[in-house]
Amino acid sequence: MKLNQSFFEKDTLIVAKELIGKILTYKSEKGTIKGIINETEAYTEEDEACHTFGGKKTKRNQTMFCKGGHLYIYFTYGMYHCSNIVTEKEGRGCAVLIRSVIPIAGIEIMKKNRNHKKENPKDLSNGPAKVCMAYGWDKNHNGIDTTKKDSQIYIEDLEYIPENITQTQRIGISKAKELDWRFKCDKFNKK
DNA sequence: TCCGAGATTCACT
DNA sequence: GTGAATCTCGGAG
Repeated sequence: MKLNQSFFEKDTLIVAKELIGKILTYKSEKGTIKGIINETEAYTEEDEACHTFGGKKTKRNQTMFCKGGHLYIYFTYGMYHCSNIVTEKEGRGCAVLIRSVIPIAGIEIMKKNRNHKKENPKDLSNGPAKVCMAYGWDKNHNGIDTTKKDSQIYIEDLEYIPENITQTQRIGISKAKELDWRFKCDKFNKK
């Protein structure tokens, strides 16, 4: 089942937690890529580490102010992209960062996108920049509405049940590190 | 196996 | 001009 807009319009922390175990799907020209989301991070306007801290709107972060369910891809460290799903209502600059997915379909495409540097599926997409590389996303995919009927990118619920979600501090940032807004799960049970 | 440094482009100040 | 929600590789232990 494809997730609709109302799923993403809830509180960012709730969405971040509920996204664990959902399937990130991309119907590319090369084929369909699917992965179980197993690590996320929440970012809100009130969060100092967030691009939209204080509700400031810029050219870069304008996608985060869109309606829930939009894809926000941003460029960082001169070489990498990270992917987020916009949450809450239009005008609120909140999003959930996809930190990691477990590949379940289109693994060959993902390997190709990663230049066959890693052959182990577990290493294909276990990091925010790696997820973008494996899916072949860049800033051209920024602002896509994943809840649209004919969207090539969407999130669906294939009823993978997370066994134990752990909530920890975020990493890779310099501000507001003390917030336990990172959700992770290593084991899933198929319903 | 672990840790430190380099890579390298964009947006904001 | 500066620093960023990161990854990878190479060298040391």
